[in-house]
Amino acid sequence: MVDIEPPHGRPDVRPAVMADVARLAGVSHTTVSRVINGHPAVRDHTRERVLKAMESLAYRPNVAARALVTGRTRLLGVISMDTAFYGPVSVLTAVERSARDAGYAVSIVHLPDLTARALGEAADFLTGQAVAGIVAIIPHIATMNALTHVPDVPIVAVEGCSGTIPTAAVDQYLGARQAVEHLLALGHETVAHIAGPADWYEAPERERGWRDALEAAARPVPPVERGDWTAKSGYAATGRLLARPGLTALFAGNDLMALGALLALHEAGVPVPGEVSVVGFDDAPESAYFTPPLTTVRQDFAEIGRQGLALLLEQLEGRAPGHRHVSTVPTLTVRASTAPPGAAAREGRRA
Amino acid sequence: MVDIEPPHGRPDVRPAVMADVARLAGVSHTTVSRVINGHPAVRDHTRERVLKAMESLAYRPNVAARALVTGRTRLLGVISMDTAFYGPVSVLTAVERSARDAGYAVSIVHLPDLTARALGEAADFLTGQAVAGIVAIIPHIATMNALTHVPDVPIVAVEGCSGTIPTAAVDQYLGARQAVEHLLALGHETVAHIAGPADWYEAPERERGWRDALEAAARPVPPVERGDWTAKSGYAATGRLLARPGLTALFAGNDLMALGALLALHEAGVPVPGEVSVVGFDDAPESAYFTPPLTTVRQDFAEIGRQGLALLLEQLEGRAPGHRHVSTVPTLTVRASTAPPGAAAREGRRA
DNA sequence: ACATTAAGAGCACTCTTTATC
DNA sequence: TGATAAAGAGTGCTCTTAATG
Repeated sequence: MVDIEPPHGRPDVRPAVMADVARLAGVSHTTVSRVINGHPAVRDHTRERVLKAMESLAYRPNVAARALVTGRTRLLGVISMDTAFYGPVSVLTAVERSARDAGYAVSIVHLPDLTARALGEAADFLTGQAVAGIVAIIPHIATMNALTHVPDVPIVAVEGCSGTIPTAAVDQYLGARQAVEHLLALGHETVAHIAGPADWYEAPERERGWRDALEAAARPVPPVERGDWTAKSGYAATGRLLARPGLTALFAGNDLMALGALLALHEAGVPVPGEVSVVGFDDAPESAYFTPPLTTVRQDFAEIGRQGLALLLEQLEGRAPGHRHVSTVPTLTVRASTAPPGAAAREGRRA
Repeated sequence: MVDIEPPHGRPDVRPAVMADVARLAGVSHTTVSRVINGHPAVRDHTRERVLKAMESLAYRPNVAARALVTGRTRLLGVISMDTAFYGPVSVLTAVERSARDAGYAVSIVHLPDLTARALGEAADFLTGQAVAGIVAIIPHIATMNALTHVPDVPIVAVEGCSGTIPTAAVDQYLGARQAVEHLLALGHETVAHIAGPADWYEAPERERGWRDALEAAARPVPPVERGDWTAKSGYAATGRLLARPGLTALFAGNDLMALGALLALHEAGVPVPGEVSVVGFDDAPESAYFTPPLTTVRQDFAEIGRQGLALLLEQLEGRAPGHRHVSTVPTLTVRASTAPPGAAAREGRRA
């Protein structure tokens, strides 16, 4: 037996390969491969010897070799945006978790900006990595539309929209209606709305829900103020809203803009919910600790992340996707930022 | 010329391989390889023919084949936690961006819990993917220590700590001192502290900074209240703080706990900053829109993300890392939540 | 003839070695 | 001889085909 060793012998740390396992187990590399892939034509006794050999050599299959020969990887791509917003972040986490549970690794790319070019580059990068599929977490309409052109890789959208791509999302319209109906049920004559940017998927949907709820109750529909999802924009929009007469109820497009609204109202000496009620959208964890705690619409981001991944796996495994657009129902969480109109006056112990 | 085609001829979409390029360009596969890898021994004329062929075939090198033969991948692993906290999320984004700029893909794994086992599995998963290196974004001490045992892959920690692993982080101690010194300079006799969980890297550092600042000014050091970074815990801790006499200044371990504190103070009828001043830590984007806008310590998460990646690349490329622990200086951002003690009484127009 | 196992041909590249102008 | 190009072995695995008991 001739063992050629490196002359000044730190132990050879080259990772074990299949041939090493085969040699140690006294079988051919083919048999080792079969054991790894669960092929039935292996005697139990043999399988155990192989398993033991793999164990003792700490053998790990080489993913590159495997990918090369099979032409497939266990790698999924995720395209997300460059924001720390609660929603996309939660979705990403859920997608990654589900993917790994299904035995896939996740390669992530953040878009530097919301252009078709950036999206194209991201998709290119991922296909260059030979990803088996792509999950897009991009609730931006124009950017998302560019995704239609990505070739040869199954794609799903989460928290986004696209006529042609399978999608998992929360029913924004329904959430908005719930928010507005809650306010109307409290007795408010109408509800003002700070909408998100019109080119984001959620914004027009929420706006439509707001409008429909108002019209269904035959209430006046005030003009929309528009923000960009940030607290800053919510603050500014509320300033404009305050210049109008008769504001008693405000539906903000998301929790962050609601936060800005709360500050603007506070600075203007307007008690919430005493004189103005505020509702948000998202139910980020901190929204329960705003001053006052925010009534808001809860979206289950983790759930749509999981659903999106399931949709992708359906495509990857060739199962016919039953329904290509999955939608989740949001729930209204009532907290301290909403009350009947004029509550301040009636209570008489505020301001 | 015999072209064997699939019988009912949708065009063959098999991606082009190097041999196809070589054939089209009329050179050998070796030459194509050289062009791809920037080898000098290729005539300009030849190089151009090859480039043109690659272009017209939309050729993309096969990463698996490449990884197989070179034994290296352009893949980096990131281990993060399962939270939507602003800090880790921002770091992750910056790391990914920097990695991609350096030509690396990023595979991410979120820890389901903060145990050594979960960490081990995550690291295992990543080494199984043959990552070239790992970035750990885990500011949890015990978990992080388990990382020392990961074999054979260069590792760096960002926003974490470890005696043995190269680290990029913000100087927490300094930030805490700045916060407390700001409060003392305003005239507060002492400063209460809501610390983060003791097993997280940042918490003891901030606590130490707080204590040292107080002691350096010969002030009494009140007992610490402890939270878990959430707004909820900040709210609860502030409740306990309010039971003590003489609270005028509060240094919360992070912005979220400060948010909870703000709510607790508001509900207790304590004006901020009129009767109590509050300082946070992190400077998340929304903190500027708390009620009132929060004075806080700004950490440049993106910067430490970039630095962490740079540290990793140094290891990967064999450059001797000059300094293995990189530290960034945070800056105090003063907003409306801090004022001299007794400001409410002096101003006389509040509550 | 059947359940197991082995042999060997790729897979798409890189890189060393050899040939050519 | 030196610049440029080609040949060919090797990378670790899967899978089809052939051999074995």
